[in-house]
Amino acid sequence: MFELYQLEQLLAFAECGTLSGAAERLHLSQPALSRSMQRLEAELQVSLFDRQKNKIKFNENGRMAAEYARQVMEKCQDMIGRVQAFDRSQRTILLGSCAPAPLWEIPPVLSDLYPDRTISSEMRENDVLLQGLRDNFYQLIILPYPVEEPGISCVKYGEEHLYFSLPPAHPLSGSKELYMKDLNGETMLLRNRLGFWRNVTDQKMPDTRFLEQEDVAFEELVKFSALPSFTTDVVLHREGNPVNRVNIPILDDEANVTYYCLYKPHGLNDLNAFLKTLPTD
Amino acid sequence: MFELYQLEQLLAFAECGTLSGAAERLHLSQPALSRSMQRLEAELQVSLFDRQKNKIKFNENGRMAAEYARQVMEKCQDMIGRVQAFDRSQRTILLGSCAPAPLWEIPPVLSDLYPDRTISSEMRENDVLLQGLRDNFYQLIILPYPVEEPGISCVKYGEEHLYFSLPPAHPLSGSKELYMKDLNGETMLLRNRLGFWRNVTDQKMPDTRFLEQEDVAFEELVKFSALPSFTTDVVLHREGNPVNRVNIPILDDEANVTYYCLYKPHGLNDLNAFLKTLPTD
DNA sequence: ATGCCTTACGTTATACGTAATTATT
DNA sequence: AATAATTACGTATAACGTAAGGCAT
Repeated sequence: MFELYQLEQLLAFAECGTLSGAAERLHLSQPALSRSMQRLEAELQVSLFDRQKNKIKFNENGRMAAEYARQVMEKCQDMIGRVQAFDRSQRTILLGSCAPAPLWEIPPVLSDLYPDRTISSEMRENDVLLQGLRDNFYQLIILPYPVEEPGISCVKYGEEHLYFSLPPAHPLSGSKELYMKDLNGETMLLRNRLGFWRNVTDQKMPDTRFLEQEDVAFEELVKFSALPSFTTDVVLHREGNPVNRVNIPILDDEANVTYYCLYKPHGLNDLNAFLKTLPTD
Repeated sequence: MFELYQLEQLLAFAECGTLSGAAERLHLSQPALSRSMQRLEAELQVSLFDRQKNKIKFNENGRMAAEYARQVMEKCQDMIGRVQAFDRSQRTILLGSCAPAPLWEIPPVLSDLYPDRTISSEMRENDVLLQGLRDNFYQLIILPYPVEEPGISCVKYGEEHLYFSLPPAHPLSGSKELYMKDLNGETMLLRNRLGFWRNVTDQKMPDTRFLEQEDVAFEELVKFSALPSFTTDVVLHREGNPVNRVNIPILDDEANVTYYCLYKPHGLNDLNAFLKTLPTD
């Protein structure tokens, strides 16, 4: 049987058109390549080149062989990529989430439960997350809605409820509850990296001017500006109630989400220890 | 990059389950195989085996890698087969036929028309012929029925009609025409290597005892025995009418065939010169 | 004990580089 | 002359075999 290095050499020749050029690209001497191709021909029992005294080019067999060589090399590269990805997925847990809150809570739990694994996490669009789970890129994703799909399990993770965070001087600060449209058109402060929440605000409050801020700047501005902003029950529980702010529940359905935890039950990762930590309702 | 011999070794281990067994199958020493697999793991940067002190078996990575290795090797074998077939098809014409008669007539014509090519021919089952044509193993095949298939052309080649060849003393020797069932149950002489005709006789005359004979012996026996046998118009035209025999046409549809010539019009062989020699109806 | 895997070490096979040769532009 | 391919010959890399050691059944 021929060897892969010979197929690589064949492909180098296919691209260069001369043995000397291909040899240079391969960091190989010209005679070595010449002999290697002769061996390949002998191995295949087929001539691959038209040879004149100081000229060499593919014949039809050679062109065909090069095309197959390309496919074989591609398959080998695919093999390397997939086996390595598979190996990684066995020793790491990659968490994808549609929103920031789960990323505050889940990675510490996972690190605790799976101390011998690397825990990584990132925020992405819902559809990217779902496809990534299908492809075994993620081992665990959090979506703001349930998904029924063969091979994928879906359990409730938790809830998050959006509030307006208003300065006491705001005309609506005395409200018991509000709809998002009630503040549409005003200028609001917004954390950046809000995940899917950003889609909700854009959709329900299209006329609002959002001033996006980094986390630290956001907290400072909330403290010292009179601009309305958002908060959630999870944020309030985590960071406490900021001074000089009134938190008013938002009634829109989109502002009150249930997160779902999606994973492949037949994946190699045993996520049961983590799943047991979830609420059972 | 790893090499193909390592994938072969991986597959041998996959089948044997032990390094020593695989090494023996590969005609290789056990330590050599052990190191080779270590190199493969290092190359892939992934562990493929669970190792205990004197036990080794695949881990999940290994099983996956073996599956990909199988696919790669398969693709390489496919490459070899196709390149060799392509090479052959450029310098030879391989004719496959369902019956002997076309093999008497066609090869001389091809040799005449294509003096610089090697003409080979063989007789095979209909389905083998058709698959071989699809795979570019054959450049030209003869079947006893037409085939409509994309990429394959089909033109009428000729006809052949089966006769009973009876000794004058046979009770049915005065018949004008017969059906195959009329002689079912008797003992008959048969040439061997009849191709698809053998299927016809077995199917239509299941109770007949056929004494298969080599060509030479067959002709002798026809001359000197009183056993009925078969002949065809092509045979009669080729060999003349044997003495002391009466030839009676057989009326069954299966006994009167039209041969069709199948080939790939886009193949590299220019078979037009041959096709022009065929009848135009 | 016997079987199986690994490590160590010396050997061999084979792919490689250098040099020489020939032919083409 | 310069470029390109092949052949010849010596070299070096790397896979191999043998030997030795450890562990399990």
